Amino acid sequence: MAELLRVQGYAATGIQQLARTAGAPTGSIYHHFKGGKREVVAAALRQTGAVYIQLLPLLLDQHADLATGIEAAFATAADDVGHTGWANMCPVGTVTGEIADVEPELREVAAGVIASWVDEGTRYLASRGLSDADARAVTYAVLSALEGGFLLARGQRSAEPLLAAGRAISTYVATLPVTAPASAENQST
Amino acid sequence: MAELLRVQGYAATGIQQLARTAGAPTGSIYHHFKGGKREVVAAALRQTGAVYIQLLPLLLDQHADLATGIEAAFATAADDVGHTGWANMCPVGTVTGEIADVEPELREVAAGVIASWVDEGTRYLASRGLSDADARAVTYAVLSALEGGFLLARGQRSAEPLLAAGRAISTYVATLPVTAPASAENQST
DNA sequence: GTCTATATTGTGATAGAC
DNA sequence: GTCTATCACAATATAGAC
Repeated sequence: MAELLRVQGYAATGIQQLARTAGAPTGSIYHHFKGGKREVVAAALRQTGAVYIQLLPLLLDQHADLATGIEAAFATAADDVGHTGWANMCPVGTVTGEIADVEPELREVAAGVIASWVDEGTRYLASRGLSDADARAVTYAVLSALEGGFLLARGQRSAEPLLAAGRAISTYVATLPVTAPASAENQST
Repeated sequence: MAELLRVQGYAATGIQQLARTAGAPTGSIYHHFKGGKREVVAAALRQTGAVYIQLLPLLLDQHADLATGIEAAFATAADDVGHTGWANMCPVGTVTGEIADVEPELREVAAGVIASWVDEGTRYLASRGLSDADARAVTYAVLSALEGGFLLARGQRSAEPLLAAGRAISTYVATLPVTAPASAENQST
């Protein structure tokens, strides 16, 4: 479901299409998800949230310098978007834009997922030496630039927006003070 | 139509709802827009593109320093989003996310609108003293952060993402070299 | 050109046989 | 619990009277 959602969005993805893709009849879906389409989408969003949250340390731990790590992460995202035919990378972003003012329950689910990303990102960046306030601001800036970059990249069929956004955020992060030395590899202490 | 699109998105906005809102019957719409819903949406996107492109100099000319001007523009956008009950501010962003992989013709229209924004933004920022390459990169970064900030702000019902994104881009711009003195008010030369 | 009524298709959701 | 057939409704789009 998350696969379909991130490419087609909420309204364009039907339960019957999901059933065909998954090889299960529509009745079974309604048996397991009594809330119907909304509940299926909510589950997909929550699952995506839990998966994507693990990417953060995976991408950034390998770079001693936070700023270069962030720019590299955006470059990786840009590569992925290009190699998958400019399909969206984040169902949460696609769905949020579509339903934020129309489906209150789903909006709350999406908000919860994003809030968990913000919390986790803030914690991680603080462990890399940023102040708590800076860590939270950077997390929001990264998520904004990333989701917006995905949007523009899909529309323009170009990696340029994501690369430009990555360089901007990276340069911003490089100006922030860090408490630990820049070469710190032990962000767990 | 642009009004409805930016709040509800493409799929959730029906031609009959547009007819009710506009006070005109559905038949008239199909008489003037023979391409149906797609053509109406395309016209709305193009019109929005032409209107929003005028906001750029309006917002930034009043600040002698480019970086503070950009941060102020994001703050203004954040205020607007909050005062309108977290409705989206940009139909182009909402629609692009929804149809980029599903409606090729509309995707091209949206891409054209965004491309015109990039061209105009690049020209303007170059006239404010940035190199051509920097001007283009900053324009893409601003648009990415702005669209992503709108998305997160709507989802979280908070101005925080937009403000954080604005500060990030502003700080980035402040690090770039400018050819003219920072207090230049004549960006037309 | 403007508007009404309708054709047609596809949707989410359900009832009920296995 | 799994699957088939179907209901009820809303969507886009059109035909045709004024």
